[in-house]
Amino acid sequence: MAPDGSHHGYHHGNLRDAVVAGAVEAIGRSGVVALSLREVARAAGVSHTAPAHHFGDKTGVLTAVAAQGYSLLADALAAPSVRSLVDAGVAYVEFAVAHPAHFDVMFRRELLRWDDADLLREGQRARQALRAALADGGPVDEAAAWSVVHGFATLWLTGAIPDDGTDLGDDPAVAARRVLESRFG
Amino acid sequence: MAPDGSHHGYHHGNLRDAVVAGAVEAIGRSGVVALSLREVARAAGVSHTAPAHHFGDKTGVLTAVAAQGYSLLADALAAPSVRSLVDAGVAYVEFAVAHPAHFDVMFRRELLRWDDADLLREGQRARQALRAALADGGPVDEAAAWSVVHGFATLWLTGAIPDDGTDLGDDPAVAARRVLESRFG
DNA sequence: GTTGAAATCTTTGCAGTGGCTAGATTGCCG
DNA sequence: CGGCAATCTAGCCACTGCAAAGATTTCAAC
Repeated sequence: MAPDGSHHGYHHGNLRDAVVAGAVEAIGRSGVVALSLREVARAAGVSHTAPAHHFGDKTGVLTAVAAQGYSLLADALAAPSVRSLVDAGVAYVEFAVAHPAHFDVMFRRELLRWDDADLLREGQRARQALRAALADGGPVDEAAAWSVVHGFATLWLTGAIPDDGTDLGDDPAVAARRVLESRFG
Repeated sequence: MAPDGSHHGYHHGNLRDAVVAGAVEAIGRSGVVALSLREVARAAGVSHTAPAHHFGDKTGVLTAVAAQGYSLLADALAAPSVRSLVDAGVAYVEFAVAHPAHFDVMFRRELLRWDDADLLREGQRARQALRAALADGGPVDEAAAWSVVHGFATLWLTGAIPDDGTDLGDDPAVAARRVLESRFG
């Protein structure tokens, strides 16, 4: 890396972060299906094989994206402002809406490499944070709470919920809180 | 088409259904991301351009799959055995588990052509059936019920719910009924 | 410093893909 | 029987992911 922080020639210096960020951006723009490693490479200013070389293959890149997503989710759920089950649910929805590309990749198991150390670690961290925030009762309550927030986030992201005439406003966090309080308040 | 029902040469006879069925099979085996029209064409015994030619392009094929999915869902929700909100929720989950490829494509908006007549019609039919079955109260209750079943189905399909130690058994319909009755019984 | 090895990134080549254009084959209806 | 539209095919192009081999830089040992 040059003294001014730029990069040129060999040894990009921060190729890993650049590729992950580029992939997240591209996925957010056109979806996972249309993701092209060569396009990401062009945006990052590296050769077209650099991403696959660094992460093994395309699955490796998506695994890194998912691991970063689980890390962000774990942090969001463990924030001090989260003080109740409803708070945790709202935080879950807010995470999904703020990071749709991560959220999409995280739950597409066939695209990920689940023997990856980072993904396993961050995934478990998020799982524990979620369980700690949601588990008031038994496994049924936990499944119910997780299902509501996950389903609400998914339906909101696809545009299914706000578009069908149900008057829930345009703020997903507010709408999610209303929904959660109606059943878990 | 030959008298014995086989097909050869030009004029397959039922290319549309063959392609849709082949696409559903391929998606169920390897996911939407890995779907290849050429692979589907080979399985159907037609030329590699036949699917795209008949449906316009790849999006057209996926749109046909989604339309078929909404049709199946609408039928499932309108079945006479569905007599309560909980029944409808269980039917929703059963549909998702029985037709995972359809379910996946149906809610990936960026892969579909929403100006397609079939998709619009079947989509609205499913939406109305769902609303009729779920709407006991206001929009908040409807969003809550839909979110639970959709989230539960999604999490079950990705393997997130039965794998995390929550003892809900191995039958998604039974587990879904327990979850639904805990909040909507 | 010099040097050798390891880490990092690039170049090249290949099989596979989606979509476009033009062409071949068939059923149909007068 | 003849033409015509519908249906499917063939060939082509740009693009993709990946493997193998090469080029460049860093870095530690001496």
